[in-house]
Amino acid sequence: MPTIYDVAKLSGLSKTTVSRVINNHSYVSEEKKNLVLKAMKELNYTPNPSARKLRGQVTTTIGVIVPRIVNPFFSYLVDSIEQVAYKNGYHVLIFQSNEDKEKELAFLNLLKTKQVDGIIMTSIENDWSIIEPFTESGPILLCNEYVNSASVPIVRLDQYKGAYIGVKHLLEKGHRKIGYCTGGLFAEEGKDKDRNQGYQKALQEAGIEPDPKWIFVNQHSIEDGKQVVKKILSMEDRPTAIFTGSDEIAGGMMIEAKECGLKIPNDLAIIGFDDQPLAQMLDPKLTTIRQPIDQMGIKAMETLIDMLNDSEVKVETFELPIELVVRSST
Amino acid sequence: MPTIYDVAKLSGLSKTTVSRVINNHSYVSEEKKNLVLKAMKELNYTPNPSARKLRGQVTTTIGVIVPRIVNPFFSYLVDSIEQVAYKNGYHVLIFQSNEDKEKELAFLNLLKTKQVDGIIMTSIENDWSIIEPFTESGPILLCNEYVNSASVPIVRLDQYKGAYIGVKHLLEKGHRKIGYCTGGLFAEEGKDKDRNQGYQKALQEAGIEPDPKWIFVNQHSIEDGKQVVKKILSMEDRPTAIFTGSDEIAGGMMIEAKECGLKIPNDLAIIGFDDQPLAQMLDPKLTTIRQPIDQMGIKAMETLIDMLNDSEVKVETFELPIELVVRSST
DNA sequence: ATCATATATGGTATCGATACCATATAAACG
DNA sequence: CGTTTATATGGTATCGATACCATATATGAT
Repeated sequence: MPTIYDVAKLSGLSKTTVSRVINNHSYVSEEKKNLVLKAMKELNYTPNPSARKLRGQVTTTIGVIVPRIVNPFFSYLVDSIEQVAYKNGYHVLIFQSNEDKEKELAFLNLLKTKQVDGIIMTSIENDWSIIEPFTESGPILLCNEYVNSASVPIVRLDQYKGAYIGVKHLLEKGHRKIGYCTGGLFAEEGKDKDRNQGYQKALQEAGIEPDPKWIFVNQHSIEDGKQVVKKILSMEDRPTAIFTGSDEIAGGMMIEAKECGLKIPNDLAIIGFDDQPLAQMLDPKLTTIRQPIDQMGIKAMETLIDMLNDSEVKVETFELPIELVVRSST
Repeated sequence: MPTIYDVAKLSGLSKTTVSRVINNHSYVSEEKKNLVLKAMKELNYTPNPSARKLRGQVTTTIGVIVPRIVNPFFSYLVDSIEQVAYKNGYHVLIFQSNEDKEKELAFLNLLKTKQVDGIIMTSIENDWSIIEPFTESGPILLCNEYVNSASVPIVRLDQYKGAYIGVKHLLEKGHRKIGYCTGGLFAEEGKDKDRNQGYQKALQEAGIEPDPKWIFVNQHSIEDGKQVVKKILSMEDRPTAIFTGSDEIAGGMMIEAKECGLKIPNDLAIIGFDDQPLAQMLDPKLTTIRQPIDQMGIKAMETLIDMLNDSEVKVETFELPIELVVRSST
């Protein structure tokens, strides 16, 4: 592995000059510059990132923390972040927190040790008070998930509205018994809390009191969706429609519902959340809340780059539009 | 950010002794060891990985190259690799090559510069002759995709068998006109080549000559699947069954087929490949070839760890079982 | 008691790159 | 034409950690 010294020797110049060429500094003659470039090419030289990082340089690497990459929502989000990053010369390190506090902290530590220039968090496991100190080591940005107490830029969607328009749609379809599948009902703040409020608000406006027995907490997977349908079927008094927290839960519900001979949407109307590719492959096609994942990723990465270039980016919250996509499951 | 020097100062010992404690070297008294540990804790000290890497230490980081993380096949594969890695104290860096030769090389360069200890490649863009030199810088392992000329361990599935049993199944169902959607038909070697041979072999055994007009090359996405159905519908002489290269193509075909009033499997039988969660959510549920993604990821990471610990791992190919999952689309 | 060996600790060079200071030449100005 | 200013290049300390050598003490063997 050639080093900067080898390049210097081959080109007959000093390490310093070579370094200048690498970093595009001023005051290097065309002639010498070409000599250096030629030598670099000949040796197939790449600067050692560890050495650069150690020296306190930018790493041109940013980290993205996701709970689970197998969740399509997050893989799409990462993808769009990565596209923007690559265009701007940044590498992306993807971390799975697996919803583990320790793992999350391990990753944040990379910021402290200058392994990454900045971090985009798409989920938050630890209390903000624990995460906050890391912002001293480099920019952190929240994307998708958020906390009110956070003192960093946030790129997010209007989750309140998402739930509100979804439930509203069900009400307009004539439903009065509307169930709800959510990730966390008792969240103090953030995504789930806002969704819960949207759900409740829509019902309240229609003069309906949410029925606790139709509210299912901690639902995430396809399997969870199946279980929910089983629970519903075992009830005397059943909901006629369900608003869910993701297309996957909705998909799981559909499988089980059809298995049990329920007709969708007649016996049970279902709304998803995300508008993943899956949504149009289900039968009937899934009515869902479209989250502009791409835009969110793009905005997040662009903002992070701004933060890296100019440390004086305003701490603000960017809220992107969210919309209802009506298909055949409602 | 505290350094090893700060720890040394606080504990009243030398950097050397602190380093010994960090790396669990022999010849450190319990007493001093505790002093150091206490100081490390007090300062919330983490060794700087850049400095360690620069010094030529192990990085306890491995890289995984995937073509696209939004492809569920790869996100599941990465997930299982990551689980094993984390259990063994390794970090995983995920790279998207986006099927770009340059990007792939950029990532392989991280091996040369000792940013990662080893690399798992789940796809290959460049010629092996170009990749081969990188093996001198650290272990590389192929997982999923493969080339015959490769001189490294390979963890793969019997793709030939996968296609063979799929087509065989269609033949048993009485189909004689069997189409084929593949990624790359003209592949010199590797996954697609083997699948193609499996397809042809099954047909040949049944005395059927593959019909070129029913073979669709370069198919990958849901959208591709839709297009294939459109093409089929425009034909005078149509296939009655299609073997596809992924559940997504199959899903896309189903959407369009239903859209056009085709009944599945009666008017058109479809087989997927992968057995993703999606497969059971389609209606009718998708008959598909199950790839043991988890096992493949686990085996790959375990083997890579062996290579890292003991440089004398045999260069061999691990072939994992693949099976047909019959559902309702055939 | 003497010398070899095991245990315990510290000092310094080094990994590869860049920042900063020093210096040399060329151009610009009054 | 002398002096300032822009351009061009090199030398050396430094980032944080570890390897290696040196040294000091404790332990054991003869």
